[in-house]
Amino acid sequence: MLTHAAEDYLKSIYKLQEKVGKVSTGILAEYLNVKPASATGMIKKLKTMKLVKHERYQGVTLTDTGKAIALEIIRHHRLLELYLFKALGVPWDGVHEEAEKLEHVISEDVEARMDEFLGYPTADPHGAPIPDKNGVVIKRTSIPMTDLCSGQSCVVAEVSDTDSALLRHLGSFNLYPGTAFRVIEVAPFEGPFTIDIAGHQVVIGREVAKHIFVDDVKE
Amino acid sequence: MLTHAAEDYLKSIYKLQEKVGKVSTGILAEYLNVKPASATGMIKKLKTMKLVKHERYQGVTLTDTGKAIALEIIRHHRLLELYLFKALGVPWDGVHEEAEKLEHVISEDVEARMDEFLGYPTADPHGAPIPDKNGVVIKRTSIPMTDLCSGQSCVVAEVSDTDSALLRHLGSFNLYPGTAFRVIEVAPFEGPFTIDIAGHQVVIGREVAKHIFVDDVKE
DNA sequence: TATATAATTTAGGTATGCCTAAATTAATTT
DNA sequence: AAATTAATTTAGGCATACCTAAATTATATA
Repeated sequence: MLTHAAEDYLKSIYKLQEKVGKVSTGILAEYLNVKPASATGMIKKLKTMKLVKHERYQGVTLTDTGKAIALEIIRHHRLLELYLFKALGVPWDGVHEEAEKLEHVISEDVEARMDEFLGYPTADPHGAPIPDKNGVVIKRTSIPMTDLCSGQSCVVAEVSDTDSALLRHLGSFNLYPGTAFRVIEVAPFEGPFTIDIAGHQVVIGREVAKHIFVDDVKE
Repeated sequence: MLTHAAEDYLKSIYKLQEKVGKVSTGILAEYLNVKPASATGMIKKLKTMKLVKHERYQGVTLTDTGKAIALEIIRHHRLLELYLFKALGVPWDGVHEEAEKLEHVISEDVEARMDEFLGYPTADPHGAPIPDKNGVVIKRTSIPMTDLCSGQSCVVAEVSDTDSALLRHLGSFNLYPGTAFRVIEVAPFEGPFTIDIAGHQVVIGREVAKHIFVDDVKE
């Protein structure tokens, strides 16, 4: 069986692969709040287990086995987040941290029961897709909010789940996945967005907008 | 913060103190499936943290702080067992193992939410008392089933939770906490018990009976 | 009381996973 | 192309928590 640390590495490699493409030792270390030397060590270990491919100075890639494990952990994490949110009423800015600990110890049996309770959901409380039991992920087509122009209408698809202060902030505006809004104005020179949510006018800073992904609503 | 291993030691010391009085290094090691030398090492560590009192060759005792932590972990464990059983339908012979992993990572917040969901219960699915938030445990007055004589009526109060084959066996007879039965016959020479449960006649071996605790029903 | 047995502790070793500092390799600048 | 800078790896160390084997201390028996 894998250690918690090894599982975290696989999960992080998967996520970084999605986000930035090539995963260097340095990027990985930074993401995990660990020194590059420590990442090198774990990468070597994962390589002997045939969970990653790695050539010196060329970055890491997951093998099929490694990817399957990464997706399994991500599934644990996101199902747990949704379960904590829906079944126990944990506020959405707290579920990430909680799930981070539980994802390594939850059994497949308990997970299956939560999945059933939730009605086999496909997205967590932040809108991130939940891989199914076979590791199949539904691809999102969302665009970053920063790509929007004045007048465009859209629906929140996903928000970054790691910063709980940000989540509380978004929650106060009702900016949950599924919420529709329209861009009233985009201030020039990388300025903030003024948007309309259910008749209320709200200003969203550019830094915040970077963490919001939306589905464009045609006409 | 304490390591999982340290928490397990404190919990085990508390349970053994209840069951056998004095807790020797050897008894503790055996209970934790660890060699005595390893127990010595951890005891020393817990002593420097002022969580246990210990004199060489004289056994271990919990300090007030140590006892409070032990009760907190036990509370986590038993609330989790009941939650898994009631909210997710995990069979009672599986909840112990599951809770054993979760008890070290569950937050006070999530625990409080489970507690509320369950209506502030006082016993887990095996009948063991759940300490309250302040570490107060309701003392049981149950007697071992092996103390019963022919003709006595009683109600199951608690059964040992560690052996899942035993629990499946008891479950097949409906021998859950709260179930009433009457002793029809006690076979001589340490023989089995024949009992009546809701009109059905069932034979319970002596070894099994040792793991069942009952409340005597007067009259 | 002396000796044998049992319990406990010490000593030394393993593996994980982190660290810092130094060495190496790659990439960028001039 | 040479030199500087940045990224990565190696080397050596620390803490946890386990192990076995040997030494010590306590207890029971003759």
